[in-house]
Amino acid sequence: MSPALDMRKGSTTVLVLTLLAERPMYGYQLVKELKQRSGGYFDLKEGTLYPALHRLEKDGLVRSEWEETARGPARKYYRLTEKGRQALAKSTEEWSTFARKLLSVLDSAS
Amino acid sequence: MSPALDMRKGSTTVLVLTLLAERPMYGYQLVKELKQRSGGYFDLKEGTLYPALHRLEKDGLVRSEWEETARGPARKYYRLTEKGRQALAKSTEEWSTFARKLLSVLDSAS
DNA sequence: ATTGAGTATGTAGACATTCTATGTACAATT
DNA sequence: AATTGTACATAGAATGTCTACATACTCAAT
Repeated sequence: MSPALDMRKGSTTVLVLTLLAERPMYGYQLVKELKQRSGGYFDLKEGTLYPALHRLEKDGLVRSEWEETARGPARKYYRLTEKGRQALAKSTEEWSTFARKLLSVLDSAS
Repeated sequence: MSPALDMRKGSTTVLVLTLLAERPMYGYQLVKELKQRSGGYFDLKEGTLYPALHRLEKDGLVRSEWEETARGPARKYYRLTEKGRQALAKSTEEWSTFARKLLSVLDSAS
């Protein structure tokens, strides 16, 4: 597996929670939003996103609600719970720490 | 799995290559060195490190050589190959890009 | 009318990496 | 004699991601 794929493991959760902290979104929207904001870099696949969302819901970090649309398929909106908000805060801090620690080792070997 | 564990996936390779770029080291030394440099943060397990080293050798990024010791078990020293040096450069750049992209999304949702 | 692209959610199976746990073996310390 | 430290190694389970597929509706072009 390429490093580029490897390193994204585990980032899905924090990315999704971050977007949902802004406002409720549905799955397909999360994919588009993430791709657009990262200039095409983050390109979540269905097989990654939907299991991740179900996992988050099962863990109580988000809750979902179906909404009918004027046309086209119905959308399942995901909304951050209080527990999810706390998890996001913790997760963001952990990623920040990880990034700093990683860079400190990478830099130490100039 | 906790985020803290998740996010380390994939970082093992670049960390090991980074240390080996400095000088040849043996497995047990890599564990100690990494732990010490990161203030205890990175704590590689044998079940993670040794398969990773074998993988790297199989891919031609490192090569190994046994060295006897005055006392205690022999050590298998790992040395970066030219291919490994190129892989490290690429990997470092990819991790840097990843970190920047991730932060850009996390920040966009202030 | 039919095809294809876009919207929208979802599952199944394969794969890679990590973890825990265990094993071997010798040296030094208590 | 038992424990801790050094040093390498593997087996099995858990997890997350990917590719590929499935369903179903809308709209535009042929």
